[in-house]
Amino acid sequence: MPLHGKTKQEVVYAFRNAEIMQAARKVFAENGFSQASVAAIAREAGLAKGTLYLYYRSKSEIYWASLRSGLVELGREIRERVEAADTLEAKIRAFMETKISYFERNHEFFRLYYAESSNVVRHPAYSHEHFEDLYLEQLEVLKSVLRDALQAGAIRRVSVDAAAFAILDLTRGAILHRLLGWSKTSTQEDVACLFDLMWKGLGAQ
Amino acid sequence: MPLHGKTKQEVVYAFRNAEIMQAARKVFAENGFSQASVAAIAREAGLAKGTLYLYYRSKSEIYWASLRSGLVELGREIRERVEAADTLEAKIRAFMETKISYFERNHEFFRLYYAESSNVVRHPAYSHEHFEDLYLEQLEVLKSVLRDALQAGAIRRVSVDAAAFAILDLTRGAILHRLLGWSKTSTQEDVACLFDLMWKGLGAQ
Amino acid sequence: MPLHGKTKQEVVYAFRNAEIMQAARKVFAENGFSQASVAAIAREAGLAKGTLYLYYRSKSEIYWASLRSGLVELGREIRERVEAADTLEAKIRAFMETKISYFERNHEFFRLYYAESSNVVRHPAYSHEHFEDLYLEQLEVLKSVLRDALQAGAIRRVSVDAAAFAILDLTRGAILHRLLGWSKTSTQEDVACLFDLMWKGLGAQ
Amino acid sequence: MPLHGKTKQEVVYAFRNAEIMQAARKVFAENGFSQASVAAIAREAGLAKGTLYLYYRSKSEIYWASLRSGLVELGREIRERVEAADTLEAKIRAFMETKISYFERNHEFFRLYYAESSNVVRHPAYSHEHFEDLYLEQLEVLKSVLRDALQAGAIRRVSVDAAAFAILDLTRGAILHRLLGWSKTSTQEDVACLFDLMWKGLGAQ
DNA sequence: CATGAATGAGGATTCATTCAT
DNA sequence: TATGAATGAATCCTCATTCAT
Repeated sequence: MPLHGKTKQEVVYAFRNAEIMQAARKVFAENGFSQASVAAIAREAGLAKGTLYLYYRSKSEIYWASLRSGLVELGREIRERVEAADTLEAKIRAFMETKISYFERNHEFFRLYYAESSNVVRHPAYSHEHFEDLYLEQLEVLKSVLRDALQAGAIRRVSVDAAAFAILDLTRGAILHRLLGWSKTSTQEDVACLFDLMWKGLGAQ
Repeated sequence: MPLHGKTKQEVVYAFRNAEIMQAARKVFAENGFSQASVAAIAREAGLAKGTLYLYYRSKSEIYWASLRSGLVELGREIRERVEAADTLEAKIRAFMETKISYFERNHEFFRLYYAESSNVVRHPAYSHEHFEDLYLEQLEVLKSVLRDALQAGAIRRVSVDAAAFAILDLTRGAILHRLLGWSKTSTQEDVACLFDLMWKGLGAQ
Repeated sequence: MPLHGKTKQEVVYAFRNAEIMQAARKVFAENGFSQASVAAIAREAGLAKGTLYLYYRSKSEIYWASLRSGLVELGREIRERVEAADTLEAKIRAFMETKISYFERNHEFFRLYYAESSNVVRHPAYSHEHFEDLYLEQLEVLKSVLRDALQAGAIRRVSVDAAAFAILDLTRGAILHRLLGWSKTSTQEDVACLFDLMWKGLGAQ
Repeated sequence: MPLHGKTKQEVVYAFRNAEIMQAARKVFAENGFSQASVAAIAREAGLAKGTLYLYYRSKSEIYWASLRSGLVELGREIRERVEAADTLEAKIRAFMETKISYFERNHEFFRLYYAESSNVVRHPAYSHEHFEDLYLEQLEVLKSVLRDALQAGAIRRVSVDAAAFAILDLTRGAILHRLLGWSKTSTQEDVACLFDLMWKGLGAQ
């Protein structure tokens, strides 16, 4: 008897799927795509190898799904938080904070995400086909805010593209340094410091 | 018959080794560590598989050596150019320019370097053991310049660590965007733009 | 409520079983035993995989049953038609005609039958255990006719066994050539030609 | 130092290859293509699994090569023996004798050959692509003899195709019956009996 | 009875590494 | 020293069979 529009089977399916995604994220994060074995993912998920193939057609498909599922969630958080912020300054700060915070809460996903970003360099076309849409969405949110800031005269005349990339790079760097334990200050302080650098760099008055 | 303090054997050895390094860099850059095969490296170097094992004990060793050899060269260039610059501003600009320029001239090495940077996240200890020294050396050059700038009052009071990392991150981003063809401006313009952002961000007077 | 001595359950069971046999024949014919999958048979039969195991204990059992069911039907046709023929000549002709005609009407079963005949070579004991009785029955019909012909002096003194095997081999060959499209003449002509060859070879007066 | 135009390496290679072919023939004959495992072939050949892949690219390739190598040898024997025979009668007899004799000496190859012949029914195009040439060559030898016999008036007016197929079918049947132990007479007697049947059937005067 | 999700043994293929020549 | 044939461990994926629902 369906509850909340979902049959029991669908609930079980969704649950198993979530387990697989979590296991995949862990194993891929620790070993990278090539070194990760399907057997390890199955073990981590507490399932038999064959079962994984009922949910995904191949190791690759598991990989991309585990990446996308995290990106989708991250994208949603960013959109919500940026929209909720009221000033331009707050929006940019929200973008950085949300991203850093999300990765703080999902270390394994960050490793996965970060590793894949290096594959982008290797096979731009191939890699991008799988989540260019999600990546561009994040980028667009940021560029939209920057364009508004530019029009409002809140920042000096800089290339919106360059500024957006700079923010992404600095954010990623901050997350990485925290993950590696190179940063001894709090997340708040890190964000504050970086934002300050950016904001001054952008020549806000 | 020793020549310049080197026997003929040593010269041949060094030459072969350079060939292997070049081949390894190419193959690893194109395929990543796991997907790269020793056979492909041997083919690229024009040697037999077995011969590689006379020079290196394992695939891993070839990998680390190929990374180090590039890093050593890059480190030397940076040191020379930064030392040659006379003002603080010129030194920081030289750092960024040299790094970007080196990677422009060695695309394949950048891919290798960039991919490995993601492994650092995976196995910090393991990965770092192989080139922490080289990485720290670069970082130290930068921090040293920044410390001088700070003392001279050329920049406002910011964390030297944070500033150094920010410069590294922005530089890496610039190289990446160029490599992916996302940047349509010239290298000079990119450097100028980024340096401007940093310099203003650092509150230089 | 029994009808014609059969309960409704028995009728359903028999119907399902016939569906399975038909599906099995098709799938095994197209793919051979090893390449055929239980899933494909189930799909073809419009049943769930598990259901097949309520009717048969294993893939092998389905296979042998599908072979036997065809052989039984073929055997019955041969017996009837041979008995109905009145002269010795007509009986031998009827044997060849019936067999060729049956396989013309059941291409898939022929493939199955033909493929299995090669397994006989591989595992004579194993394979034969499953339908030696049916095979020998056909052979006996033929040998019986030939023995009568021999006694009546209608054919010259040849080994009955050899003659029977020869007829079987030629018949099978004819079917095969037709199936492969190597024969452009009509079934009737093929039978006539072969029978003629045999009949003359047997030295009928 | 090359001997007989072959280097030592080439001799070793040819020897290893022959071992693989022999092992493959045995394993494929006993198990059929699907049930045969590469591991079993390697074990039988006294080699490691990986070594097989230095000689052949896949299990399929090993299979077709093992079939072809036997067919080539058989074809050569047939051609030589048929050419050596001086009368039409002797030529047809030589064809049958050679084929039966070859398979008597190579039971395993016959199983392989016979099993594959059933695949021809399944995938005519695919299967034939691999040895249609060799098969047609044998057929052509036979048809050529029959055409000569027809022109010389040694046999009555029958379809050369039909007669050739009949001879092939009878020959194959004879081999099969001997292999299965159904024939208690000597090879010579079998050939004599079959030839007699054919010769009379063909209306030779 | 019927289902189909779950299982896990089995098999083809790859490739880093060794070692006899 | 240089070679490359040989090795065999490792891994992805398939599929016959079971069993809880």
